[in-house]
Amino acid sequence: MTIKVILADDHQLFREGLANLLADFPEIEVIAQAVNGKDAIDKAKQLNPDVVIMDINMPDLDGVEATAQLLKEKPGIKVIGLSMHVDKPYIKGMLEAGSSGYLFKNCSYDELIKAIQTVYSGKKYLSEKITEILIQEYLNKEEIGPSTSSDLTDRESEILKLIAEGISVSDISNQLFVSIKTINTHKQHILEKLNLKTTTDIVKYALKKGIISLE
Amino acid sequence: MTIKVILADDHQLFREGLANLLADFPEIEVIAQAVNGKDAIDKAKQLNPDVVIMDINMPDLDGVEATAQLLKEKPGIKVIGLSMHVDKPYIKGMLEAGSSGYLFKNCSYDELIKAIQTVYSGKKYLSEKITEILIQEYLNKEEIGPSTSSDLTDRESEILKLIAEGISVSDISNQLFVSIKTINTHKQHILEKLNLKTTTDIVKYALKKGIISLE
DNA sequence: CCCCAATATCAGCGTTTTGCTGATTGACTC
DNA sequence: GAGTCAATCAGCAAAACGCTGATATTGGGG
Repeated sequence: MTIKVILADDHQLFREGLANLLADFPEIEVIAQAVNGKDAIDKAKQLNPDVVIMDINMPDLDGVEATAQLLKEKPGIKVIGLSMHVDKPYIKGMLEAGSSGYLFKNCSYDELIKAIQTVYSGKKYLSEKITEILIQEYLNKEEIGPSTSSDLTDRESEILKLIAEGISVSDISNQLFVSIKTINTHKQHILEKLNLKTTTDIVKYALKKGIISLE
Repeated sequence: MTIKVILADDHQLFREGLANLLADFPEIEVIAQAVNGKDAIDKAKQLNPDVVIMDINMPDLDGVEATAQLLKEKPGIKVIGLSMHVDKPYIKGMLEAGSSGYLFKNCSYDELIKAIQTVYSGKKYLSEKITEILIQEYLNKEEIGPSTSSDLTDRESEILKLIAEGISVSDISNQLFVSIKTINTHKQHILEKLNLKTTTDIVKYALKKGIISLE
């Protein structure tokens, strides 16, 4: 009884490498490879794999959307998300979409095998780092008093996004019908809370967190 | 007689997959793996490989810088650059640094093998796409009249990078021992040439082109 | 019910950065 | 040697930044 796996990643070299690694493990069989989210959905619907290993950053249809659409039609399939960095919004997105696991690309081969086996048995598998992040988030929400939480208010998040998009402070103030001074204060609070120094840092932060994207 | 190869990439899963792929090929032996540019230089100096497969986007020391430093000390080593997307500045940087080849991560296993063998024999190897780009660039340079080229001068590129890294104009002027006014003028020229409007745009441009990276 | 803490709003004031125009010097080209 | 380009600097007004402090509103907990 082998575990049937589909690999979805837009980089052929990565896919081939992974497939080759998994080929050494008789319990796991890679039945197909997909080059983007759309392809992954098509092949999964057709081939009924047990597990789909889904890269997050893919052209055409990203991993989060693909996972959501796939699980809507085939809720029995287990999906493991794979990404390069710690992107909270992506992680949250994948978990909300119903993925059974999440790993980083700098995890080990052994961890990947373990993750596949774990989700196949119906359990969830998260990498160490993700678990830490979830705990952190959980604790932050429970914390009382002057917490060390770096969470922004709704308004601050809104302004963070606008700043990161490159809109000037005065334009933001016009857009939101408040004074320039107000936007400035919010911006300062954002910088403090996130431990940043410059507007440039805000842009990079937003990109890292997936709040905005290039192009 | 095997070809000794060092793999440098910050993602363990990718490295392991690639190593496993190459292990199937008796003529090639992966003698070490490196997790960043610094690591790659250290291991290459120590182990004297024939070929280094160098990812471009790495923490600590990126592939371009690592290649330049490595080849300064060990000019006999062949370096193959590996990147995800078509980033002209990276490609140019790697070629200037003296790399013997350049591939994309969505190339095939066969192409990688061919590239390793080719550079080992002392020749250059570029993927199809890169070749096309080089031809394109070559043709553009031959164009007469008001060319559409938006190339920056060396000084402008230098300042572009510093700005994108988040260094303030006055700090840059101190760092380069010129007046604030000068940096300002350069910045304006950069904005004009690249058809951008704000500092934020510069950061995004630099990220898109791979001149800087997050984290 | 009142107070506290958090949030969102705005002001003052000095420094820094932008935006725009223009000027000088050196280097390389034709 | 005239022309172009790169790199350097200046002036000046408008905008943005950095820091401190103030006011209004809201939503619990004592």
